Amino acid sequence: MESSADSKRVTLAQVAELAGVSVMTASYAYNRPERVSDRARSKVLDAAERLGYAGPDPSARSLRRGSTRTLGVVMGEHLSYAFEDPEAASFLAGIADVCADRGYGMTILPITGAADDGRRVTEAAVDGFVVWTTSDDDPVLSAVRAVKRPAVVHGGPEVAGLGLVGIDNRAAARAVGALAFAGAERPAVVSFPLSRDRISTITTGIDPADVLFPVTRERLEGYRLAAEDAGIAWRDVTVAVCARNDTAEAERLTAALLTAPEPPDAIAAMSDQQAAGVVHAVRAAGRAVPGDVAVTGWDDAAVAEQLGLTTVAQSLRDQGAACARAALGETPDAHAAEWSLVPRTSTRP
Amino acid sequence: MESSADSKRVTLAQVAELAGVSVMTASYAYNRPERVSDRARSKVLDAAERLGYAGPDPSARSLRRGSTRTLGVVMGEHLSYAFEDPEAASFLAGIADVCADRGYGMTILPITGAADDGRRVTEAAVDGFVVWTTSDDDPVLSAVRAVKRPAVVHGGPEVAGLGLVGIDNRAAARAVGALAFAGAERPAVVSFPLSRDRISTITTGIDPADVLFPVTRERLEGYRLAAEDAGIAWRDVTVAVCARNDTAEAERLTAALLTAPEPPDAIAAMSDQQAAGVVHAVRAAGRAVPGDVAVTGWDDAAVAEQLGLTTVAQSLRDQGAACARAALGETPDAHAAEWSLVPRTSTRP
DNA sequence: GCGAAGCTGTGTATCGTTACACATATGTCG
DNA sequence: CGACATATGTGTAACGATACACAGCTTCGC
Repeated sequence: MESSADSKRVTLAQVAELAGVSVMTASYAYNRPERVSDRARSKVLDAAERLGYAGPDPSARSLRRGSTRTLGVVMGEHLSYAFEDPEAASFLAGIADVCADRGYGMTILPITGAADDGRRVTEAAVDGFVVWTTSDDDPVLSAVRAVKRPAVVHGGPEVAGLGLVGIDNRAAARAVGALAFAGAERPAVVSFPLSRDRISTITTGIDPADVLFPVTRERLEGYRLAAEDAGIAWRDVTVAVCARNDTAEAERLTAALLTAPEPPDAIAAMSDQQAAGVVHAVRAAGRAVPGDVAVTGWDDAAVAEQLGLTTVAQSLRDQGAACARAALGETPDAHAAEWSLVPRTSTRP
Repeated sequence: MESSADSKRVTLAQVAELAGVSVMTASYAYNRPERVSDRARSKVLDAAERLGYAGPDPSARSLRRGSTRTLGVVMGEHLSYAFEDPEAASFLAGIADVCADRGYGMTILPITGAADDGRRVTEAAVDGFVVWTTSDDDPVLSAVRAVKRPAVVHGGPEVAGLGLVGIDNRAAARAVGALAFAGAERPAVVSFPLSRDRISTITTGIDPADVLFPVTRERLEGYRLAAEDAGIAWRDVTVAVCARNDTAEAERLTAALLTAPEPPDAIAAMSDQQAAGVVHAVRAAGRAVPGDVAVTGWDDAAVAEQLGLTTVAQSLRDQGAACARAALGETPDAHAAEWSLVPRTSTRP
């Protein structure tokens, strides 16, 4: 109890002194126990106990070792919604699995869309980054590239020097779109936001190439191909853009779509959450799925099975894990993930 | 381009040298731009650009500054489920809000239930901790206390030296239990796990005091009081223990409850997810809510409104934020959060 | 015209730890 | 019994950055 009164941080040197050994012996007692005798180790541990030493300081250790044993995760301006979006949550869970297994921490970076986001990336004490799908022009991407640490982007965009993990969204959209639009005359699409301002609108004639979010862009392109495959001109396809990936928002916009003089008879959404909103709106309007309106979702979430949604299955959890492994340098940093079509009862046979 | 070829980390000293200024001027250029002349700052920034300097090293900075500007979050053995539990997700979102606002990072610690969890806490480069509800005997708690940094526990247990944020679970359970059990003859409870082994069972006569998870314990105590208030002996109340906070699990156990010779006519759950499972099971058994079985949930999640669940409203998001503020030392570290009763149609009027 | 006050720039010490190389003691083997 | 491997302990020098205190120079009021 002697010198434990001063509230300043206790250092390894003080522990070593009290234990009557050198600093290195004390350090080894923590980091390579087999390197010191049992007797010395217990002297050190006793002294540490007496002084209330909390163990080697993590910052000092990281500095000296050159590694923080922590992975950074960038969720885009999304941050506070990230935890509410089930797909994002699965993705995070996949990263968490890998980090937990390797003993790595997982730092979620406080990105808010403000100007100092770049600083937040630069200042993060992490060994590598995983970036959740964002827009082509997201300034955070250049910040991530600038720090020159291993980094992997999920979904896109593709950035020179950074890894990329994701599925072939265009091919998957074309495939699920084929089921959605089969036999339809007036297909529609319920889409994620097209630009960073994230506004909800209903339009036609969008050029997918103009869309800044690569995942959304590729899916729109796939839906366009699917429409054309079904003999329908893309300019005749209505696109309802949802500000958020959200059941309520999709329901609201679908209700609006259905009031049109020639309402859609097939709606391809970009997530199962959205598709659930679409189904609710269709039914609320007194129409049947798929009789009056065929509906497709994306992700094969729990709600898809409940509602019998035809959807695209992909494991965001596996993809999160793949991103983490790549950002840790364990695997190559480019990775095409698997997807598959899950036909259910929300589309016509 | 001269010396940028070597792949070793570029240091501030090298930047300063190339810029022809002192190291401190270079440091100020990054940290206190107003402290140096524009000319000097741009010389430094140019030199940094040329050398590919990624900015001051975060570990070195943390060491020198004595602060990491990062908050640690401990989710218990829960980790990989944490992101799938909507309540936990709201809580995390609340922490994220505060961290983002303050420019703090948020490190999720890789706790797995294994023996080295304590080390993970000790080695985390964070300024403070927020601990998500855990059991009285969770060894992580002593590790958190041992590091002597500000820490707040959400829900419980109460640990000397650590802050505590949460609602009065016992009072809330007694209140919502009163609605659930009003006029009932054979009430039942659908509960969270009672011990760390997390097994699903159906039993009676549990002594709430034996339960290791404080939140679960207090809610059970509240339900017991509610049952006794309604003139029913606690030993007659069946308790279905769910291994996980999960709709499917609650549905499965409720289905089992309903096959009993004298099935329950009122079921109080511990979350809206569970209550949703209860409602599904009741309806699947061809019985009515609340006519045949009254049901209550907890948390006032979106599903509660959809199903008309009587529930306890609390904002996990606000509580997460409160924990973060306390762990950052901005507010006192004990905090009784608000809750309120939300009567809906799943209980008898 | 002169002291006070502000603006910029600089050296040095230090944050707490671990890598490395070396010193000493102990054990092993022909 | 000498040589050589194996265990254990130690001192010193980084790791990369920032706090602090001070020095030179400009500006300003009176």
